[in-house]
Amino acid sequence: MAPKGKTKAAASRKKTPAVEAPASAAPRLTRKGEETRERIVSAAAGLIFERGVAGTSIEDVKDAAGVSSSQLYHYFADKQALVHAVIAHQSNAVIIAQEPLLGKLDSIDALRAWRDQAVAIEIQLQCKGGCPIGTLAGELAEADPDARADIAAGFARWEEQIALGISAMHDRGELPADVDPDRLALALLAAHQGGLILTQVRRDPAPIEAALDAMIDHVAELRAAA
Amino acid sequence: MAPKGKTKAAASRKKTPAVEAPASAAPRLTRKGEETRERIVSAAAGLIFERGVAGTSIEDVKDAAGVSSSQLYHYFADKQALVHAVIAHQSNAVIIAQEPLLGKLDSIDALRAWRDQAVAIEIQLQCKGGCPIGTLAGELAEADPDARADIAAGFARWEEQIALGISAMHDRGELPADVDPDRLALALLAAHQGGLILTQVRRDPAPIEAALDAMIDHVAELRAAA
DNA sequence: TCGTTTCTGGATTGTCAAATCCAAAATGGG
DNA sequence: CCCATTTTGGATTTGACAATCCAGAAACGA
Repeated sequence: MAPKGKTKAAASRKKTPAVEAPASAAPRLTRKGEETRERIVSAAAGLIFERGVAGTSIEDVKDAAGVSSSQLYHYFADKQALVHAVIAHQSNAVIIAQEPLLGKLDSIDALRAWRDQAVAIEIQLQCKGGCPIGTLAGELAEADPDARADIAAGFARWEEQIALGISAMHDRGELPADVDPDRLALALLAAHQGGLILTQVRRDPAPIEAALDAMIDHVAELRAAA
Repeated sequence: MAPKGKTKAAASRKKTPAVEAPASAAPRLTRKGEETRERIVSAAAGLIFERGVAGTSIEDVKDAAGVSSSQLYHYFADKQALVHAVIAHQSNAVIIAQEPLLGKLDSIDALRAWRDQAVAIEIQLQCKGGCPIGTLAGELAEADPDARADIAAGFARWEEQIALGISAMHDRGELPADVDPDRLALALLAAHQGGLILTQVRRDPAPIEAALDAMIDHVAELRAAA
């Protein structure tokens, strides 16, 4: 009934490659081209964050980035390709936004500070927008298989960062030997995501606070039991 | 255009009204009309579940439900109105799908059974689709304020059902007096949602398992400490 | 039964956004 | 400095899809 932690030795730390390079053809870009491309992706990311993929037209992106049709289609085959670029962009942005805490979640205090940061961000955004990748997930997971895979990769990188700290605690013997650090990290990420969705729809920071507090309390309890 | 009738149920356990009745004008429906309307909503809900709102055209819905344009627009003012009906429909469906467990989560065993059910459902769906309301949240929260409110109401009903069981445990003295049952219920719902999103993008039941297991373990620890 | 309301068929319209195209300007390597 | 390559402008095409309209059939209440 109680499928408790699996004793799956936290062997080597797996490495997820930072998705950024377009695997296919290489239309080498000039410095100027690079800038234009980046401007387009940034504008698209911003608009999509506040209006969703379906709610932002190519024309909106063109206007916001100050580029013409031919420019946009010079850098991206179609809207889908642009969306893929936005996924990669936001996957990086999410990680960066949590620095320098994210990679060092190896104590209860660090986890609490991380929680506080997440809550502060939501309050600053007035609980609007939700998670930059989480919302993309909801919108694209079933509509675009490639996008789903990219988003999964983005989450994997995030999860990995969290697992870094939890594993450190585990290695130090601060957590019971039979708890799986990766699994615990996954649960923390899930609590974060779920809390974020609920605060987004409720426009209220309480859910993410409650979710992260509960999950971190759980980690603290495990630590006390070690 | 003024939906009135606020019933102040100020009892200890707040009651969220089951959103179903169209608040505005009442174009009374015949038995046949009721059936047609229901057929449209069901078809739309199914398509939206597997393809998203943006990925589902009115024509798709017409074909799936076997109705004509005039039928569809006879029952719904526009696509947005249909989507609102789908939100109400799915809010009910989600609750029903978790019966008879959902309202009686007043023990660790009950919580574990609920977790097992959630996992079983995901496996059966091959981890596709995610949460019927959660995905709508991601897609509509920023695009449609009214939809956001409706989705929040759907989540509120869900949360309330969970809180019923947790509060029962609390009232029985099985949980420490200083824990807030509603807050704990919120955390459980968040874990469920977050786990579901990750399960959906990864096409892997592990996240929802890890998230719910961790959160339920937390409840068990609180119970042991009471 | 009759008259009113509700329900249905299906062609049509209008809008908007994605994507294409033809050149023209800038850029950079050799 | 020259030429291939990259970058840009912007009008245009194409297509999809939401929404409307005009009847006409069925159901309902009295």
